[in-house]
Amino acid sequence: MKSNREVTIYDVAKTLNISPSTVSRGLKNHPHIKKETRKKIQAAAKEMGYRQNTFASSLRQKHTNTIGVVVPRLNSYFMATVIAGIEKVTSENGFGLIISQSQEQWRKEISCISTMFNSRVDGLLVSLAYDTKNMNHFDILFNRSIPVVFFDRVADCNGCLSVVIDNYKAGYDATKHLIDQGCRRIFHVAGNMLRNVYSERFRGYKQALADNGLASGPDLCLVGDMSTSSGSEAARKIMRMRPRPDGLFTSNDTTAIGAIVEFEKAGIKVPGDIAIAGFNDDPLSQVVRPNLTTVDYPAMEIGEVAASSLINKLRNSMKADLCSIILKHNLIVRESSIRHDPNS
Amino acid sequence: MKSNREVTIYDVAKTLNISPSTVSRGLKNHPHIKKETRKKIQAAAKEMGYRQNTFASSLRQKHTNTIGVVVPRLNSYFMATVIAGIEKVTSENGFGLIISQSQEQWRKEISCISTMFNSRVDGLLVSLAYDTKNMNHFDILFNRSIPVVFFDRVADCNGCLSVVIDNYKAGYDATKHLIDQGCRRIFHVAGNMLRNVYSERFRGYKQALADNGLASGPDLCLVGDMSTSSGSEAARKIMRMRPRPDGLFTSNDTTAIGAIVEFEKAGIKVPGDIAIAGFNDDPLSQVVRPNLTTVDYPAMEIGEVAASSLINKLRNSMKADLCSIILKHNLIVRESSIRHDPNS
DNA sequence: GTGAAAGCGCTAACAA
DNA sequence: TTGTTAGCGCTTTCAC
Repeated sequence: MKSNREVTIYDVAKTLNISPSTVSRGLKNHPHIKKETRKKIQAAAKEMGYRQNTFASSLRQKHTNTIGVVVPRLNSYFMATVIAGIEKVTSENGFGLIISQSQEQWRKEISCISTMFNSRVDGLLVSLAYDTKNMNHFDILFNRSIPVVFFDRVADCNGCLSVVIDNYKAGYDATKHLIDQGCRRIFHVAGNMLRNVYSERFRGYKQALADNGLASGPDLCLVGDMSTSSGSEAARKIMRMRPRPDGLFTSNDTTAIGAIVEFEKAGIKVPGDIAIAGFNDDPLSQVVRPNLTTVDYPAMEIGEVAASSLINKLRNSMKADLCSIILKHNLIVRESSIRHDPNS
Repeated sequence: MKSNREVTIYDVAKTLNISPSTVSRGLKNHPHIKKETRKKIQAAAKEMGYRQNTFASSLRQKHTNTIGVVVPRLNSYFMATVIAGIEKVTSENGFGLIISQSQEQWRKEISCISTMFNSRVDGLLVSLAYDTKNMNHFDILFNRSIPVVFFDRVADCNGCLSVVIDNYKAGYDATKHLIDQGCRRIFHVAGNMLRNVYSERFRGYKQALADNGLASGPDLCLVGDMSTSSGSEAARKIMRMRPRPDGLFTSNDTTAIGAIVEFEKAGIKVPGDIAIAGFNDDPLSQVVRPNLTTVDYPAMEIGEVAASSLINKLRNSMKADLCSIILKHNLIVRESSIRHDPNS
């Protein structure tokens, strides 16, 4: 429509025969400007095809209205849903979003954080990579008081906010449910114990066993990479054990499904021979046979809460001082774990 | 470490007793600057904790090194994987990424595009919303020659590049496969015919039937929203039909799975009573029973190719003139469609 | 091979 | 309530 040249506040000012600063204020609904003038300015700006130059504005104001997101991987159902939640909140609040993935690698995470720093994001939402061992790469942010909110895979550090569920209790709940179904020897597949999500679920698992006078121990647990294949590996290990475990709790659904498939191949019945519970409520869990008992992880909400907490921090100039937000989880019981108590 | 103030090229210049312009050039490895001086500049910059201010730079250069992405939804396995591919390529090439979702709505898409325009992305990657009826909202971009690359859900327009698979042929292949398995009455579940992906697959389906002397027609087709429930709806419709169809081709996996579940409830055997093929190779397809025959859609590659084509366009100052890139698809035959030919 | 200087478009302190 | 002015940090033309 218009020409190729950008319209600036100077152009608008000239047309209206007022000063650029008045235009600038009018556009932002600055209360010092007469209502009438504001209306006039906004109408003219629209008419002339003005769009604000965010760079000039960022350069001047020294903030960018941009939030960075660093996640281990984008292509999981859980993470995609979290991001959807984040996007919803940030876009409603006029923030831009820069997203990058650490590919589950500490090294790559370091470079993501530094890229984010260099793009001068106002704040950062982070879920840690699988093998991140220390948090030194966040220092560049902390040194400049750039707020960071962690979610899901979090770490205690420097007064950062964390958005999580109570993984300990969720692990406890899932295990307790298996016990209630009559399981007496429950195997656990965990992820890297460096990550809160896995260590906490593991802790919950052990506590539930202890509270019910059941055995735990290294032979009843396998630390894997949370892939389908670590599920089948666990299944093969379980099938070699005597007495064979009669319950399995895995720290995600993918792993549980890997195990289910492997058991089925070998003719082991789920839940008859072994009851299984996973974690995350991935859509897969409602498709696999038998349907998988799992823990509902409120992904969308986590994204929304993390984003709005960060925005809050930004708006209240970082004086918020809560340190963690815990969302509600929910055990979803499906066929894979329902069976009669053999003792009853 | 350092103080809270940002280090600028002026600071570097002062320390080195040279001019800011030399520093600017030295930092960019400008050939006019002596190698020695360049080394010195870069060392000092690093030492002093300099980071370039991209706003000042963007303001000056009038481009942003940022690419916008507008997709219907983030939280599907397919889309998340595409985005992962995009992110990979853009980050390798030093571009930032701004992502937003149209929630499958034309109205929201319009506002996404305008937001992207206002954030002055250098270029845009787009997959259209379910119900987008015209492309007028892209005119603001075309008017300023901001390049747009469409992928997956594409539209012919204004010499934009499209990255797709041959949906016609893929639809043909899937249908032909069902025919080869002995199906003689094949039902199809399609999406909105406005979208190339659905209309092309439908066209392929019809052609395969025609080429084999089989009937098609409105009673053999249902247009749905590609959700699980449009799958079950289709299944219920099929079960009421006499003679009952013996084959089903759906335009995505979710729908196919909805149908499988419904058939199972009703005691209809898959593939015995009806052979089924889906589309996308969603992870679900390897978990559902029976495993789902589907078309492998190279999501990661689509993302990578779309992103690198856009970057190319940007770098060659938009003089590239190809108009569509077609990636290879692949029929993956699994249990849900394998059966003996009843005529043999 | 290097420097001086202007200006990208906006905002905010200060003045009126 | 509005205007004047300086300057955010960088790039780039022109001059040397």
